[in-house]
Amino acid sequence: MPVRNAPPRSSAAPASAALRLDGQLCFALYSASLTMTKFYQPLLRRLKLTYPQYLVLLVLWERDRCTISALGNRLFLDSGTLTPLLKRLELLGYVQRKRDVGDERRVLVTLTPAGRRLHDSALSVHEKVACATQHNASERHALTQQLRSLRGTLMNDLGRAISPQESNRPPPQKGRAP
Amino acid sequence: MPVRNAPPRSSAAPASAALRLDGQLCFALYSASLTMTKFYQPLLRRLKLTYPQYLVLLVLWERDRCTISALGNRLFLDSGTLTPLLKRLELLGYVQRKRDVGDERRVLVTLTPAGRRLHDSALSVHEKVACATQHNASERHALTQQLRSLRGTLMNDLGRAISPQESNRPPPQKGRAP
DNA sequence: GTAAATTATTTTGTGTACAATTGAATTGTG
DNA sequence: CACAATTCAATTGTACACAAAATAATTTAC
Repeated sequence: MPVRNAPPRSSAAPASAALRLDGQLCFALYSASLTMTKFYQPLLRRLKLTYPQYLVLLVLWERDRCTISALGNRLFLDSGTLTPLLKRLELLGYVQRKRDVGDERRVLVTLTPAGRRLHDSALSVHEKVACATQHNASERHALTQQLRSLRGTLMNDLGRAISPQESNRPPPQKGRAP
Repeated sequence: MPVRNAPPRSSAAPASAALRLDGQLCFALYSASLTMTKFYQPLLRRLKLTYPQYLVLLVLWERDRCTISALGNRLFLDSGTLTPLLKRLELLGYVQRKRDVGDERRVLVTLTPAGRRLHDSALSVHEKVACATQHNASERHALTQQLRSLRGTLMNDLGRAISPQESNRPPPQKGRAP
């Protein structure tokens, strides 16, 4: 018996209240995120950047010379996403990719002078977006923290919440098996 | 003069505080949304659904027999996204697509019995996610409303915030030109 | 010291997202 | 009624996003 108080539904069935689209946190999140990306798009177009490329540059402006997996850890993206994205950023002349001489498995990503110069333009993009949200700094900060906390909670549960009988694959193991 | 109080930066430049990744609302939104989608993925896998396909079904469970543009208005997705997605949902046997006999431009999307039957499984997926967020109903509702409000604000500004000298294209016109 | 396990990246394949274009059907206007 | 403008969906092309497999380099075990 999955749900107690589902109202009886006719064949022209209205959904149960729990599944109403406009009440769903997941959809509010999803649609707000896509809208935010769409908002950035025309502002980043002049810099020839996509929104995920802009995020990579945010990381590099904080700490230049990252490996691809370091970028992935910071951005929660995997190498299958980053590898082609970084090739395009390199083609644009904003970063350089070079194998680490000390460990040939790694690829070091470094800003070019052109990539560094984008930083100031990015500041004005950021200001336009911050202004458009019509939040003051503390509202913005509070919402940011709530989202970071939600992300952390979900991430913690990611292997845990899926019980073995519901998944055909073993849950991702971080530690070694004994 | 884009920003007054940017600290002086050396060539091994740390980014200005305003651009720090972890303080950015946009990134908190983006990464939380991707994490949410990843959380749904193993739960939806048993129903053979992707997350955006699940959203389409949420709409249809509320109101069956939608046109593609009606789905797009509800989900903020365009026909270029929905057309192939709906073809896959039809191939799975969850919906039927049929030209409207009264207006041959429209395509009516209807749930099949199999699509209707997914509703109850979706309820249990929803409960697992709601539980995993570790929010009570009012926290979840408050965050949902904040995100809906942010989405609305950004959407309102989407044509407006881009002044003519910053964009090469005319802003999207809703109303007719005089 | 080498085989096995691990780590880092790339590749392949599927499925979104969306801009821009196309094409077909309908509506509005004179 | 004609025909321009609009609407709706599909198509094309680019760029994510990620699972899974492949590849290559390094580390661990023995």
